[in-house]
Amino acid sequence: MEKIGEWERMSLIYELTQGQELARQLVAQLNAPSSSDESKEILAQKIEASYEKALSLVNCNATGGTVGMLESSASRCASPPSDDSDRCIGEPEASKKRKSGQPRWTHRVRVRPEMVLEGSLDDGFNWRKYGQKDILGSKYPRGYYRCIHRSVGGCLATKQVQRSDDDPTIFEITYIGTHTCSNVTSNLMSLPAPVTSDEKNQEQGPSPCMEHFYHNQKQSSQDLLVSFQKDLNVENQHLDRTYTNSFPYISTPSNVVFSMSPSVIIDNNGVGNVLPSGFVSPTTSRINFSLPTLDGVAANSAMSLAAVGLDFPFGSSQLDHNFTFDNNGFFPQGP
DNA sequence: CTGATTTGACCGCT
DNA sequence: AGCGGTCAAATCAG
Repeated sequence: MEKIGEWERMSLIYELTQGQELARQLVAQLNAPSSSDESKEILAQKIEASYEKALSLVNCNATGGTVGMLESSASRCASPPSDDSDRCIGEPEASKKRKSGQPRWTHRVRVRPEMVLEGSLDDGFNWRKYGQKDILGSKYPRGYYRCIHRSVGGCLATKQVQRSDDDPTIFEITYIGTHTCSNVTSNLMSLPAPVTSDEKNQEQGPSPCMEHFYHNQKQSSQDLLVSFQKDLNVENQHLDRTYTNSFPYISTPSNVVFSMSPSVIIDNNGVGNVLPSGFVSPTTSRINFSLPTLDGVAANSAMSLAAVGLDFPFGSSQLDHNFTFDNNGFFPQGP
């Protein structure tokens, strides 16, 4: 769908305007000898993040995202609950069939060694590994994970984690299907619930890209993030390329950078039925956003990454506490 | 002992 | 026919 929806347009304008304002602030600081290098760099990072968001918005649309994506995914993926037999527990027909009709999108995740060791990388869901397979043409095996609530809540969300051949620190995580377990997960507040096509049409909500964008947007106003980015600022000096961004899912004690970097893959083969209950329309206040903590379920994903071939032969004391996490729209909010 | 992971085998799709 | 996704028994870990 080539037409940019109102959501996207407003967001784009907002983001570009914010980038412009930040640029002005940066210029002002550059002219003010009293300002610290640190604050300048923070501003620069914010500007970069702002443009990344804007670019991601454009990319969402360019890849068939947003409105059109919602529609296509609605017709193909999000059948009404009553008709959703393949999402039910013990449904034999769904057992070994490929989920060709499921919404599917890929994130590239740069993980740094200590994040695996510390267990700080997580997307907020509880995953259980159910398989691993060597993939033709890939150096590293692909790990298969399903939502831990599959048996209890009938949640059929799965993800595949594969280490990149080119850059071993990058993992490509493909999410398949949406979580239907929001009401059975005690530690997750606003999980995206399955949305029928009708619901989507009524809500006019964002695509996953948009949803994540607004998550970023909401969080970007948080003071906590500012201080958080200060930490990042220091650590970025040790990194060749780490994108900082306003990301709502911050594991508070550790210095984790979640980002929507330009390298993000938005493999939206019909994505879009993710509509978190915590989503706030741009026409409404951008508050009501809570910072999650990922600690409760972090170890699971850490092991997930370790299981797909990430071996770090050095101690945590030598590790740099930073990594980037490219994400678009699948993450829930924590408690 | 219980729950999670591993791994070989099976099955569907291309 | 080959590949990818899933199952399920075996194994491991807490």
